[in-house]
Amino acid sequence: MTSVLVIEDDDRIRLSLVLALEDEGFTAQGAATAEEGLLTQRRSRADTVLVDLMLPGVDGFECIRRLRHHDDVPIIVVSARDDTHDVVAALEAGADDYVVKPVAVKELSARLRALLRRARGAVTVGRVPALVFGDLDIRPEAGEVRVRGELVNVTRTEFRLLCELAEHAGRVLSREQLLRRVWEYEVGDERLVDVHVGRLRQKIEVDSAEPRHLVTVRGLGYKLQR
Amino acid sequence: MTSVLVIEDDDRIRLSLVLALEDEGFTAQGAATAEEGLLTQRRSRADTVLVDLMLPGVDGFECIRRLRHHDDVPIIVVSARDDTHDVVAALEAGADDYVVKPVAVKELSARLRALLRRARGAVTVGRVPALVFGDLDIRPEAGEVRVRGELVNVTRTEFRLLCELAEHAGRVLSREQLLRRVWEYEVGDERLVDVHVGRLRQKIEVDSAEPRHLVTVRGLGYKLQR
DNA sequence: GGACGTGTGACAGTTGCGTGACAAACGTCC
DNA sequence: GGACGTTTGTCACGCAACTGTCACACGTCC
Repeated sequence: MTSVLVIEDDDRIRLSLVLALEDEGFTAQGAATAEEGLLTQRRSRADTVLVDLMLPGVDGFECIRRLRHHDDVPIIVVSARDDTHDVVAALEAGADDYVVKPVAVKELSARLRALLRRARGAVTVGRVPALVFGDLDIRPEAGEVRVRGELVNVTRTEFRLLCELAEHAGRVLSREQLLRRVWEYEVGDERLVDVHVGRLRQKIEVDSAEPRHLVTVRGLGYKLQR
Repeated sequence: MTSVLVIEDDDRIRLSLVLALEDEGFTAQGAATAEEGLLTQRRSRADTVLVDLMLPGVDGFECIRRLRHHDDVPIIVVSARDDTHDVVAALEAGADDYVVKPVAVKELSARLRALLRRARGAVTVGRVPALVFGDLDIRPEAGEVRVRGELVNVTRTEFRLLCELAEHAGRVLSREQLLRRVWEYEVGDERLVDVHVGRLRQKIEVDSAEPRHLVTVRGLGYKLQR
């Protein structure tokens, strides 16, 4: 759930924004002044902040600067004034976007989502981290398996099997579970798993008779040792 | 220096935008249609893209989608239509911001800078500064490929294929992904990819039977070795 | 010892991939 | 507009790798 902090002095507007954003699926809370907003944000970090420019006391520009001082939180200015100077000043103070009141909630919500997508960029780009188990190194996105840095040639089925075990490293997976997850068989000969485990061991274990990674749990199945 | 690509069909507006952005300190170039813009962006990666929504042929929404398909480049829509539905649709298609014409260049410039601040902060990983892989040297902006400094004559399709693989170097791309990204086919014969990979190998590999750059990952696809 | 669970080598059927041949499409030059 | 070379996509063949099955060997537990 994504949270939004609305800093806006007009009670009516603030309340309706909070309610509308909640309808859009955000968690929203309001603050009537810059001071209150800054305090709230410091205590309970919202994921995004909407801020009005015309605030009593500390104004919107200063509010943005102070928010930025602590935090890289995405900020959208919601202002009544449609003036290039204000837009430029707000963006330069550190805001990410500037919309003019009245604004459709759908648009605000879309802008929030676009901004979050960008701000979380690193997350959505989604580098798959390598799965490392001692000298065993599995790189799903590269389709690679390395043992002591040495590239090992595993087949697709072996690779899937290894990934499946790696995803649940340390836990025993039964032959039946593996058959379903790796082969997508609902029923089938469970010995098939044994054969592939054996082949995989020959490739990734130093001594396949004494497996250190891919171990058998008698009567239950196999697991990849953490 | 930050570069901007302006995709806009109206010659007068496009030209004035390009000139104005250059005054603001950007490097700008224009494209009159979505197709031209997409091609330009693929060849010489601009840091940001401005796109009009009302384009002849492939429209702005589709253009955004196709840009996003390849690239995480920041996109600002510059449209004549001030309509919530358009804003929402454009942002959902993958745009980062939406401004309504006529727009002050100062504001556009401030929005570009705000967006770049955000985009660069988040995604520093994704950039590939130079596409050099051992003795293989790809220069997208020059449209040339060199092996050991020697210029190699690759066709357009081969070049695109190579760039696509280079962009995701070290990661396996499936035939399906390549078909979509290089050929923009939604469905098609995946063997087509094989043939082009084969032809490319003959040109860039010392021994095409033992590829050192463009390697096959059996059952998964192809990747360009880092 | 017998039942059970597991490891492994052999084998045949299947699949995936590389490649050469060919024709259509494209671009260029006269 | 026609002739030529280049590029592109389709097809079919054959090899090599992979897969699943089976049988047998071995160890463990009752």
